[in-house]
Amino acid sequence: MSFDSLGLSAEILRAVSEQGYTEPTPVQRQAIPVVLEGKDILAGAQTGTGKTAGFTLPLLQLLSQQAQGKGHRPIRALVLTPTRELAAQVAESIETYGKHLPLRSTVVFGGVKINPQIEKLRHGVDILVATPGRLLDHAQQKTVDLSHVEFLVLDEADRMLDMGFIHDIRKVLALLPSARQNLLFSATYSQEIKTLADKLLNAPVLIEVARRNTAAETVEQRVYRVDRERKRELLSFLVGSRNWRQVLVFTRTKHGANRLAQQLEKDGLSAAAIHGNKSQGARTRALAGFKQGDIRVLVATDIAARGLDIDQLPHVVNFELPNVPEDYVHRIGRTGRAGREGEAISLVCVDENRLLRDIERLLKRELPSEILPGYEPDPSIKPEPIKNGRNGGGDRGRGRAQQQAPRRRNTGQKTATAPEQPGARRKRSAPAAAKSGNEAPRSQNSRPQRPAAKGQQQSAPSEANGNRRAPQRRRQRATLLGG
DNA sequence: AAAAAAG
Repeated sequence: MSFDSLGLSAEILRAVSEQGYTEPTPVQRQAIPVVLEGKDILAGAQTGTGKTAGFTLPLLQLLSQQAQGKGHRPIRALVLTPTRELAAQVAESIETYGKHLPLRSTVVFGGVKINPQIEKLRHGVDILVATPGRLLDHAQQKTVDLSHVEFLVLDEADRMLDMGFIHDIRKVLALLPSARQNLLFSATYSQEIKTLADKLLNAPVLIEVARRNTAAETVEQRVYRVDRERKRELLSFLVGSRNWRQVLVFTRTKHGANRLAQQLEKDGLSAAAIHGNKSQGARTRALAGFKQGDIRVLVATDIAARGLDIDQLPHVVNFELPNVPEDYVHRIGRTGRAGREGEAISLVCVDENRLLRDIERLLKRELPSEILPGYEPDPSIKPEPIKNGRNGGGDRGRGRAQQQAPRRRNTGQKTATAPEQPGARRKRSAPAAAKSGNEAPRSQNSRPQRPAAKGQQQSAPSEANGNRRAPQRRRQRATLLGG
C-alpha cells in the first residue's frame, strides 16, 4: 500500500516522497482518510508510530483546499503539545510536508523571546503549533487571535494532563469557535482522557494502533545488575566496548543528568545533558548536536521520555529506573521505532528492586537480568530506599558497603553464565571485551576508546552469538515517522 | 517524589 491511495494532493505526495517515504504506517493509513472526511478522531497511537504525519498531512490538505483570502490570514489550525521540543518537531513536520503549498505556519513556546513570535503571528499564519503556557501568554496580550480556528489537535494529551495542563487547555478551548474538527492523540486511556474526549469530540472515530503499555516488540530489553556507584563506569565501558555510535541515557533527576554528563566527558565521551532547568538554547543545542552526531551520549530526564523523535537511535540506557513504571515504556520507546530494532538496557542496583518489580508487573513479564563479569554487585550492600532530591541518583554513599556484611544473595536474578529458565529467551553472554575472571576492569583501562571513524566496525566477538542483532547502522527508511 | 510548562 502506498501513500497515493489515501486521497492526498500531488503537492503533499511530492513532499512525502522527497523525504524518502513510500509507505504509510498503520496510524497514517487509518487516520488520514478519516481526517480528510472531516471527522473527529480519538487516536491511541504512541510516539514512533508516525502519528505526527498522521495529522499534519491531512491537515495541510484540508487547509490548502480552502481558498485563502489575499489579506489578513486568520489562524485556522491549532496544534497543542506538552513540551517545547515536541512543538518544535511538529512545526518542523508541517514545514517539511507543506513546502509545496502556499500555507504559513509558526510555533510558539516559552523559554525564548516572545517578540519574534509576535512578529510572525502579526504577519499571519494558517497553522499555529504551541505549548499551552506561552499560547495563553499571547492570548492575554492579545497577540494571537484564535477565533477562526477550524481544526484543533491535542498531541500527547495524556502527557498534557499528567503535567497539569488541564486548566490551560480549558482556557484555550474557551477561546475557540465551537464548530471545528478535533483530533485527540493519547498513548493511554485514563478516565481523565475519556472525560476530556467526551467534552471535546463529536462522534469521534476511534483509532487504535499501538497497544497500551506494551513496549515495541522490536526493542530488546535487558537488565544489568550493578552497584549504584559503579553505574557510570559500566556505562562508559558499554559505550566504548560495544562501539555504540550514539546512546540516549535517562536519569531520574536533573542534577543527576548534569553530573553524569560531566563525568562522561571526563571519560572521553562527548556528552550533553538535557532537562527542564537548562535554558531553551542549551536544550535546542544539545538536541541538535545529538541529531547531527556531534554528541555521542545524550543524558536526559523524562523531558525526553516522550515524543522525541531521534532518527535511527539504536540504544537507550536507563541509568536509573523511572519512578513511574509507565515512563519506562515511554523511555524505551525512543528506540526500535517503526519496526527497526533497538536495544534498551537498564542499569539496576539493589535500591531499585522495587521499581523493577513494578515495571515488570506493568509489562506482565520478567526482564532478562544479567551480571557482567567485573561488575558483580557487592552482596553486602543492602537496599536503601530511594531518596529523591540532591543525593538521589548518584555516586555518593560509599562507605556503607564496608559496614555490615549479611551475606545475602540478591534474589530473582541470573548471572550471565547461569542456565536460563526453560522457555526464557537465550541471552548473549557478557561481552568478550570485558575482562575475564573476577578481575574488575579498572576505570583507567576500561576507558572507552573513541570510535575510529563514524563508519562502524562491528564490535568484537561479543556479537558472535547475538544473531538477533541487526547491523547497528541502517539507512533506509521506508516508513514515515515523526512523533 | 520528580518532571514538565509562563516569567
